[in-house]
Amino acid sequence: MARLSKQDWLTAALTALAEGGVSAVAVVPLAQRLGVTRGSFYWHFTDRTELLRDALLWWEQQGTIAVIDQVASIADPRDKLRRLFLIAITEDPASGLEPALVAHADDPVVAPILQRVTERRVAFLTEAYAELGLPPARARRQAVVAYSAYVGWTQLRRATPGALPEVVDDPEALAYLVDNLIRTGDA
Amino acid sequence: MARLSKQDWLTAALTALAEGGVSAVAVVPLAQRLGVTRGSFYWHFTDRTELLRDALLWWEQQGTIAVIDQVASIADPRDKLRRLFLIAITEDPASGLEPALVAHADDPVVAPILQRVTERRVAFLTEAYAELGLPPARARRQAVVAYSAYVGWTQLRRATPGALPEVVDDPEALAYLVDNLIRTGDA
DNA sequence: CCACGTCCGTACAGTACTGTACGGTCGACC
DNA sequence: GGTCGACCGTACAGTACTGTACGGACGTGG
Repeated sequence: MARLSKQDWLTAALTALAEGGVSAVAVVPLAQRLGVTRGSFYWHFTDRTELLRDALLWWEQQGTIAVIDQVASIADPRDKLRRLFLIAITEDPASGLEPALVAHADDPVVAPILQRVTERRVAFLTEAYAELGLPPARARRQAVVAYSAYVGWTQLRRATPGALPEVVDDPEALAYLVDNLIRTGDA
Repeated sequence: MARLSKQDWLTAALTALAEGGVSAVAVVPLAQRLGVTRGSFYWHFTDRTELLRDALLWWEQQGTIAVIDQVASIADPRDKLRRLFLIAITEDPASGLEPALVAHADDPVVAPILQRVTERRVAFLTEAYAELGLPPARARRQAVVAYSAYVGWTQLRRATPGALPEVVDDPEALAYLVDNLIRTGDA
C-alpha cells in the first residue's frame, strides 16, 4: 500500500462528512477505507478535531474562492449572476457536504467556518444585486432570498430526488429557477 | 420522578434529533435528560430504531397535516399561499429538525418519511399555483422553486444567524421573501 | 553501512453506547 | 391485603471508537 499524505486524509474526511455528517468523520472507518490503520492517522494529525478543522478550512478555500473568481471578471451584473447560479447549481463539487454542515451548524468547529462562507457568499450576491440597481438594504434582502433558494434547491435535489422527479434535473426547470433568482422584486 | 409515557420519549427524541442529528437519538443521553435509566426505554420500545421511526411518523402527522388543514379552507389562492408561507416560516415548531432530516436523508428510516413529506408539500403547492392560473408543468416548477426557497431560508436562519443579522428576523425582509415566493414567473 | 527521519502497525487502556435479563416498586382493582 | 401489570433500576456482555506508547519497515544522505 502506498504511503498517505495529509491531503488524502482531508479529502476522505470531506466525503465521509458529506455522507454521514460530523460523527462520520471517525478515525477507524476512515483508516479502513484508506487501507491503513490508525497509526497512520495519529502521525499526520494530533486529533480527530484537527482533521475536521483542517478539512473544512481546505474546503472553505477551494469551494468559496474558486467559484467567485470564476465569475468576478464578468462585467454585466445580470450575466454574472446567471453564470454564478448556473455554476453553483449544476456543479456540486462535494455532493451533500453543505447540508451536512448546516445540520451540524452548532458544532464548535463547523460553526465559524460555515459562518464565514455564508457571509462571503451573501456579500458577493449583495454586491451583484447592488450593481443591478437595487438600493443597499433591498440588495441584501434579495441576496439572502436568492441564496436561500440556492441552498434549498441543492439540498432537495440530494435529499429527496425521488420526490421531485422530472424537475430537479430538467434543464427547463433549471432555467426557470435561475430566472427566478435573478429577477429582483422590482415589480 | 414521574412515570414516563411513550410520548415523552418521542418528543425528547425529536428535540435531540434537531440538535445533534440521527446519531444524537441515543438511549443513554435521552434517558439522562429525562431523569430515568435505560430500563424505562426498553420497556416502551424494543429498539433504538423503533424510537426513531415512531418519532418521525408522529412528526409527519403533526407537522404536515396540521399546517395544511389550517389554510386549506382559504378560497383565494393568493391569500392561501401567503398565509401558508407566513405560517411555515415564522412558526418553526421543532427548530432545526428539517435540516437534520435533510442531512441524514440516506438513513433507511428517515428516507421514506422525508420523501412522503416533501411530496405532499410540493403537491399542495403545485395545486395552489395551478389555481393561480399556471399550467401544470409550470405550476410544479414554481412549487419546487418556492419550496426550495422555504427550505433554504429556515436552514439559513437556524445555521448561520450571525451571518445574516438584521435580515432573517426583519419583518420587512420576511414580507419581501413571501412576495417573492408568491410571485409566479409570469413576467 | 549506518543512522536518522518518515510513515505505519500493534498492543494497551479508557470511554460511550447498545441489548438482554432479571429483579424491585408502586398503584389499581378485586 | 393480596395479586397483577405497568414501569423502572441494575448488572452483565458485547461492540465501536478514541488516544497513547512503542516498535518495525523503508528510503535517503553522510
